[in-house]
Amino acid sequence: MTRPRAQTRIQQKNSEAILEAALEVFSQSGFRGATLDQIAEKAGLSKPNLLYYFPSKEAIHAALIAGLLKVWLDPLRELDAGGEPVEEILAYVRRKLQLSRDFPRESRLFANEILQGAPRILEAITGELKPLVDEKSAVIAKWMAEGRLAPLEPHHLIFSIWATTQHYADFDVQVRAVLGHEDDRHFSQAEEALVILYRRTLTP
Amino acid sequence: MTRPRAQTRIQQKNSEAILEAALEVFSQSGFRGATLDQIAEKAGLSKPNLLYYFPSKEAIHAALIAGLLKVWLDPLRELDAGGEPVEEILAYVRRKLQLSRDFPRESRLFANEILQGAPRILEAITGELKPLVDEKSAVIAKWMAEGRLAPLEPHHLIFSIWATTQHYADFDVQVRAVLGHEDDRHFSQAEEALVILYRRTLTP
DNA sequence: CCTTGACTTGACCATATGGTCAGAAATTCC
DNA sequence: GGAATTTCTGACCATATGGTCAAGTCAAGG
Repeated sequence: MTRPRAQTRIQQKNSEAILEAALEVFSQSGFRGATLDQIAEKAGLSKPNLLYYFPSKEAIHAALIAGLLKVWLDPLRELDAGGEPVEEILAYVRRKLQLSRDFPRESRLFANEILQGAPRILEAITGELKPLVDEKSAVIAKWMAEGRLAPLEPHHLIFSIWATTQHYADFDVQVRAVLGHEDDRHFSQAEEALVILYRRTLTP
Repeated sequence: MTRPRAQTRIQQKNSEAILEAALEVFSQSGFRGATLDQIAEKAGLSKPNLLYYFPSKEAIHAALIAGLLKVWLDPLRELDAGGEPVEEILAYVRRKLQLSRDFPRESRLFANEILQGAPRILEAITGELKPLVDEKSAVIAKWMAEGRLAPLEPHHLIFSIWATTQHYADFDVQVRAVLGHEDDRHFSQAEEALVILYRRTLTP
């Protein structure tokens, strides 16, 4: 009877190192493009040792995706039906942009997955994301019906928020190349622009 | 002296079939994820025969990318400094959305490339895209200075247009899953929503 | 110190993959 | 029809890759 004892410090440390390395590699190359050797090297472990902590490449990827979904949905969950409509939407935009700035690799991991047809997370999307979006869309539609927001199809409004904010993580290379920036200063410019854009669009 | 004679019908037909198949595969799996066997099968050719027409996997990808850039930049080129500002921008939005609807694979090929750090097209971006964006941004800034457009940092305006329109191609799976659509009807809804969004944002 | 169990690794395997090559089949040209 | 040229293919190769395994190392408890 090997009952699972609490994670040892070594387990904790190495699992973290693996997931950190895997995030780096998967987000840059996609699932098929990533190799265990790359991940192992970045994690500072041997390949067999990787496979001591995770049973397969799939499992590493699955662990990352699982941890990702919650973080990715939370900003929308926080949209408060009781708040002031325009400010609630703007706060959501800011939270999403924040994620792009602070967790660009997670954003790209997600983008890679969707781009490739979402084979590993389609059920999570229809099972979790869709209901949440429908719920919040109803809230937004109500605000619009009450005249507290200018009318705009709520689903497409949400899509546009996802698109404009995630763009700064997913297309980071392009954004930097076009702006000619090295640093992250464009994020505050982006926030300013997006806040103006959505305020004008949504103020009744 | 084998001087290159004009392409035969067979060459024409097979090269096209290969590029068509490669577009399908590269756009779905990225460069590293795609395999010559997949491309060969989709093109209805044997792998050695593929390599009779193109010297390497790289070359096939390069041929696709080269053909892509022009199509991708043209809609922005058409932005006319002599036109009516708001309508010019809206026409640009419509053209970009049109591309997402009609050439989603090309959009995803591009997205894959950028996501993975744009190793094969970064120079094209800084060499062609950036100057074009800077030029058109100047036009837009001028319109804003003249009071013919509401002010908004032009580069970020353009980013937002790219993001919102390409989203419908790149994140197609997610869009469909959230909306629950099978068909393409959401494209006309998207156009309506984006036109409203940018009209409100930009009308002085 | 020594046993126990967690941790680590070199060597290895089967398969996939990009690419080559000699020659066969088709096509074109005279 | 037959030579010349283009098109095509089976067999093959070197390397990369996900994964296994037996045996080793190491840390902690007794």
